[in-house]
Amino acid sequence: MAEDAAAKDDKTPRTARGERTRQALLAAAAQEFGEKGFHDGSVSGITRRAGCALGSFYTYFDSKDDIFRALVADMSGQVRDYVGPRIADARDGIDAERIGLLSFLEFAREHKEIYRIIDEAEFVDQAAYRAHYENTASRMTTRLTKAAARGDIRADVEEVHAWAIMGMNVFLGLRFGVWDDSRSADEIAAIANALVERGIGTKA
Amino acid sequence: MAEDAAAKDDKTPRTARGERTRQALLAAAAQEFGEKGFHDGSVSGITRRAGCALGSFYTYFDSKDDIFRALVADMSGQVRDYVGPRIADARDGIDAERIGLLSFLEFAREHKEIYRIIDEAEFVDQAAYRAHYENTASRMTTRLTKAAARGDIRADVEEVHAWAIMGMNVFLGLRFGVWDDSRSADEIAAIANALVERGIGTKA
DNA sequence: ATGAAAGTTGAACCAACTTTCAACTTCAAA
DNA sequence: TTTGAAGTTGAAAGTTGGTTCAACTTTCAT
Repeated sequence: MAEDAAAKDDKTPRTARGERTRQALLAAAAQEFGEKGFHDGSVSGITRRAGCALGSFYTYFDSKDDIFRALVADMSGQVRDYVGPRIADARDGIDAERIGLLSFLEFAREHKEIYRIIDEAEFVDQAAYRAHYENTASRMTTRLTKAAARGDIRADVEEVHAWAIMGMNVFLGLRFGVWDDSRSADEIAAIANALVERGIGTKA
Repeated sequence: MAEDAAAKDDKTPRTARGERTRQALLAAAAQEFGEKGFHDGSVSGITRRAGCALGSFYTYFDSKDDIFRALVADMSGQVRDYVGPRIADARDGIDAERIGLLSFLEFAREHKEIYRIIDEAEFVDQAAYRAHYENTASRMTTRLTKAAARGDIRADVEEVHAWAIMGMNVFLGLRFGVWDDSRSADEIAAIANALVERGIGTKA
């Protein structure tokens, strides 16, 4: 007895068809919540977009909250996986942050729904919301600290700088990524990076 | 005829008693929405806190949305009125931004509900949400431009810098004001301001 | 003092959603 | 070909909470 509590009513798809439906639901949910937000979005709106019946939704997700949680985790991971590799081939610690913002801007322009989803997590799933930003900030702090060790950046960098830069990035992404993408992402990233560079850079 | 459409069913209190009830409702709404968010907060929760009957709510507000809108405008104004005067007695343009952040941190610590209210406006009343940040950014841009004219700040400051600094402030307020206020506000403001100073300052 | 306007009350109405369920279909292994 | 587990379906049950309304009380100018 005492099968995993999780296994009791496991919603994992067992077949390819099931997996397809689950993915369709997830994609539809990103659209639905991105357009209408969590509360105005409806499960029936999701299944309509996904092209399946209302009941099928509950084959794969326990509730509306459940799919939203899955979505937040998914989007959070997508950003990380998009930005992470690009940062890798930066010239130095400062350049890494420029590329970080640049690629985040690109991502936001491609996935304008990301703000509505992550931001609404503040109300639907606080824990996921905090986790997203705390993870992002902590990755940045690590990056900055290593860069400081290499001498790219002032020695006293810490968490506060990471939150400051992350906040910058988030707001620039909203203003110049989602709301209005008429200016080049490179330009925005360059301006912000200049601010960062002369702030925490060692040279000059 | 054609009385002001607004006058048709004017909800403005005519007596002192009415004004008192309206204020009680507004204060109660700040509490209710601050604690539970817009959707989980209820009109009956508001009237319970305000100590009046459900029906009285509709004497002063058209709907749940309506009082929320009033609240966003109110909070937005409160921040402006708290921060504005303090900035006035800054030594220079850079110091003004330090004081801006410092006083915003203080305000956030006193009114932790502000984030839940302003942030949820993104979903309840987009226009008010954008207005809040666009107004804040535009005030900052004006301030920076004037400081640049005085030579306190690099001549090429523009909107992008304002959004960057505002984003910084908002995230630092969330992390070091609302979520955890164990570090001194002065310290946080000083660290962030050092980042700003060497970024856009003219001296050094 | 008095009556009309302003304010108060809370039960009841109602629309909108989430979630359930029992019948039905698909698919692949035996 | 058979079998049953996995997946699908959509009507309907159940819940929640915003909004209305008609009776009642308070206020205040005359």
